[in-house]
Amino acid sequence: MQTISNQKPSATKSDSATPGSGNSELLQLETWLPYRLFRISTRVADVLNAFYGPKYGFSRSAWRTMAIIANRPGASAKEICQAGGLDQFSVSRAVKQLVELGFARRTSGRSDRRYAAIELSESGWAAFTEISNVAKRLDADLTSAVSSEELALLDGILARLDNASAGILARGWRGATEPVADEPGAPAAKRDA
Amino acid sequence: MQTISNQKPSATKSDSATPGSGNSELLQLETWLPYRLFRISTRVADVLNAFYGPKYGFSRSAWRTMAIIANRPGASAKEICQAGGLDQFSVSRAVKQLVELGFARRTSGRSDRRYAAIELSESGWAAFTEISNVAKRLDADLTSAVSSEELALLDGILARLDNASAGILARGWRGATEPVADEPGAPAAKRDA
DNA sequence: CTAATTGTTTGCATAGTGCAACTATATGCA
DNA sequence: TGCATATAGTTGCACTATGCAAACAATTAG
Repeated sequence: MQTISNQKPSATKSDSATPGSGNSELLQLETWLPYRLFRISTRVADVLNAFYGPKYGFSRSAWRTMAIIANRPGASAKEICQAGGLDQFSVSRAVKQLVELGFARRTSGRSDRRYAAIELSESGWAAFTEISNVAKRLDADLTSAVSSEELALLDGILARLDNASAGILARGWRGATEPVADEPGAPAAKRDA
Repeated sequence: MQTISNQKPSATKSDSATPGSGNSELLQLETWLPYRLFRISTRVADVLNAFYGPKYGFSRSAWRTMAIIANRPGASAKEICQAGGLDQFSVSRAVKQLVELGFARRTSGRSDRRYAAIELSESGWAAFTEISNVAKRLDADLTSAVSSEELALLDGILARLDNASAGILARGWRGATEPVADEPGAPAAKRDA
């Protein structure tokens, strides 16, 4: 590999501006926590997608949807949205895809017929089981890098980070650092350090 | 909110297949580590995107590219690819976007004129600084949910998970659980528990 | 009965992605 | 020198994904 440049910002040639502006340290993407989490998760998700994508022909949204309805058979589209962090359009299209491929079906035989009530078919369960096994193996592969004590620690830390991230999302980029009302679905966690 | 269904899989009505197939436990998306990491990271990234997107008019790839060249002024497109986990097309288009918006420039005055040598302009540094500050605040917001000891622990754990995920990516979904040769750019880490 | 509300779908415009083909530069070698 | 080959980067094109408005269907309120 041929390294072209490895200058520090301060060594930038004069017509390129320097950070300056009262900014003590440059942000480094590689050490920014959300980016680190992103890298790990997308690598694994990409590998899983490389399995189910070609084999079953559905999208990431469809896989997420499938995984959600596997745990909540008969869920409505709205419930899937909430559980999976997907918007209603994605869910609608994902369900459509799964139904067309024969992995899911809609049964609207309830009192309120606005709701969809989606569940997996035989082949849907088969596909889910197979993808799950790969997912579990990847997870085991990933977590084999850390001890079980660390994993337990990580579990607690992630629960709180998840909670904090929900707060950040709710407040938006303007948001001051204020506690936010409990979000539904997230495990209760104290922000106390 | 009107809850329609909350059945457990085992209570599924009879024409819907049950997991069965020698599968001891259903995979739960919410507890699958890569998904948990994904949720946290995308929430924060979405919020940051909601800041720089409308304000500066560039994409996520462009922001990543900007952050990378801020730390490596004069980097070539190829270096940006490697550092940011982006493919060459994304980088090419991201750089184009940044140049068109006046945030970066290409200077190919080196010995090897195939390389691009990209750096931020004055306004590029200004934008980067401003976005960085928001990013740092979000990070601080996020990490305020855990103690500094836990954060240090997390740092080490993530370093190893990052390493493991690189191995998973390299091996693909077929990959057995074998150690993989050192990847460039990742901090050295032992897989020992 | 009508209006408002809720759950879901769909069409359309836009944005992002992957791939092949292309330009330009550099290198190896006869 | 001349020509094949390799490398860096760009661009066109097809395809996929996403966001939004609008439509549609079922329910509830007045």
